[in-house]
Amino acid sequence: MTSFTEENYLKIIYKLSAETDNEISTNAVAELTQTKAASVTDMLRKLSEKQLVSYQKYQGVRLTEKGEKVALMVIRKHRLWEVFLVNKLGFNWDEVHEIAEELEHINSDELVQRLDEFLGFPQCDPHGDPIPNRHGLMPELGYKNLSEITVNQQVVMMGVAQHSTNFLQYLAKIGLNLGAKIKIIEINDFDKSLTIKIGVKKECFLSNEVAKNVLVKAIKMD
Amino acid sequence: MTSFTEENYLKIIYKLSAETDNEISTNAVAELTQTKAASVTDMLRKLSEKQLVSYQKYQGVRLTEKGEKVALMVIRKHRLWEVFLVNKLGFNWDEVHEIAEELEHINSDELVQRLDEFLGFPQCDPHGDPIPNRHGLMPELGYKNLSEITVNQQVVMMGVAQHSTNFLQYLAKIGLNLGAKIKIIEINDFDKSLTIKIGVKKECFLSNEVAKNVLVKAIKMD
DNA sequence: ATATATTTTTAGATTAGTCTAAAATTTACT
DNA sequence: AGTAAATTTTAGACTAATCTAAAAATATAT
Ligand SMILES: [Mn+2]
Ligand SMILES: [Mn+2]
Ligand SMILES: [Mn+2]
Ligand SMILES: [Mn+2]
Repeated sequence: MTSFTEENYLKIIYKLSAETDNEISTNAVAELTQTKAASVTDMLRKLSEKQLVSYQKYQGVRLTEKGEKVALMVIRKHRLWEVFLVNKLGFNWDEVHEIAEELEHINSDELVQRLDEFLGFPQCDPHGDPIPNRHGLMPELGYKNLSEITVNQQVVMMGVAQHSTNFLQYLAKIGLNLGAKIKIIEINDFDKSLTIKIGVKKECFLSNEVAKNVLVKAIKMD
Repeated sequence: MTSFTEENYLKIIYKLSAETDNEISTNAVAELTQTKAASVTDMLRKLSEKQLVSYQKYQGVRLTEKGEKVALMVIRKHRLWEVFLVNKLGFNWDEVHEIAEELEHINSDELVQRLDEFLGFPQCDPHGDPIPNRHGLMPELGYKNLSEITVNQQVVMMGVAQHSTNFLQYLAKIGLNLGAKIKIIEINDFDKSLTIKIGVKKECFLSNEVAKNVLVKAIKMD
C-alpha cells in the first residue's frame, strides 16, 4: 500500500516528468512538495525500495512503470472528484483544487469506478485536463495553447494549463470562460501579446504569459 | 485542528457515551479504536490538553462541549457520505461503512454544506441513523427497537442499530429491507423471540438479539 | 481488612515523516 | 585543471501515533 504522503510525491514526480525527458532533481521535488531537500532524499530512498521509482543518489529520480500507474490513479481520482465538485455540487472551478487534493487519496476502486459512471465517464476535468481511464490511459484531447494559434483562426476555450486561483479569477474577470469562442485579431511580434475577440462582443488584450496557459480547440470549418 | 486519529477517538468516545451516563473507561476506548490501553492513555492526555475531553487519570473520560461538537460533525459527514454512496452511486447499504470511514475526515465546511443540499437534506443515513444538522443537532426520529413492539402492532422498518456486514446480509437474506411492513404475530415469553409477518406474504422467525437491532416506526392508524 | 485480580498509567522503544546543520558530490567558471 | 558555487546526502533530532513490559492504582473477594 502507498500512503497519503507517498502518493503525493509520486504525483509530483509524474507532473515534473511531463515537462522533461531527464531525471527529476531532488530540489524540484522539494519545491512542489513544500518540504526540504533532505526530506525528499529520505522519501526517494523509500520509494525506490518499494520499486515505485528508480533512483541513484546524486543522479535524480524517475518513475517506474509501477510508480507511474499509482500516480495516474491518483490523478484520475483527483480529476474525477473535481468534476463531481463542479458539475454536481456547483462549486466554481477555482474552488475545487484543495478539496480534491484530499479526496484523491480515498482508497476504493469500486468507489472510483462508480463515481466515473455517475459523472458520465468525463474525458476531462473542469480545467480541461484529461482524465486517465481505469487502465491509466490518458485520453489525447489535442488541445493547443492559445499562444500557438495564428491570426484570424477561430478556436474554443477548453481549459487551462495553470490552476492558481489568481489566474482563474483573472480569466473570469476578462470574461474568458470554458467554451468561449475566441478569434485572434492581432499578434504583437515584439512580445507575442495578443488582441483577441471573445464571442461576438468583446475585444480584449492578452499577454503571452496568459495565452500560454489557455487551452483551446480549433473550430472545425465544415 | 483535529487530526484524523483524534477525530476517530472523539467519535468513539461519543458513541460509548450514548450508552451510559458514566465516564468512559480507557479499555472501552481501546477496544473500539483497536489499539492498546497504553496508547489510549497517551491520546486522552493529548485530547485533554486540547480541551476536547475532560479526563483525570484512573477516572475515565468524558467529552467536553467542544469535543462533542467535533464528534457530531464527524458523524454528520460520515452519514451524509453514506447517503451519497447509496442513493447516488448505487452502493448497497452493507458496503459503505469503510469508505465513509475515510471520507468523514475530509475537511471543508463548504463541501459538507453543499453535499447536504445535493442529497436533499436527508434526516437519516441508509442504516436509519439520524444525521446531525449543521449546528450539530441530532434530529429526533422516534424509532423503536422491534423488540419493544407488542403483538399485532403494525410497524415499518426504518433502520438498524448494528452495522456489521454479517447482520446486514442476514436481514437481506430473510427479506427484511428498509421500508418493509412488519406485523408481530407472536412473542415467545421464554426467550423473547418473535414470529413476524413481513409485507403480506412472508412469515418469519426472529431471535430477540436480532429484534433488538432492528429499528421501526409505528404505522399511524388514521 | 487484606490479599488478589483487574485496570490504568508510566517508561522506554519504534515507525513515518519531517527538520537543521554539516559533509559529500556534482556543476559551473575562470 | 583547479576553485568556487550549487546541489544533494548524511547525521542527528523532533513529533505523532503506536507498541510491550513493568509499575501503580483501583476494584473484588474472601
Ligand atoms: Mn494530495
Ligand atoms: Mn484540475
Ligand atoms: Mn474514521
Ligand atoms: Mn451508517
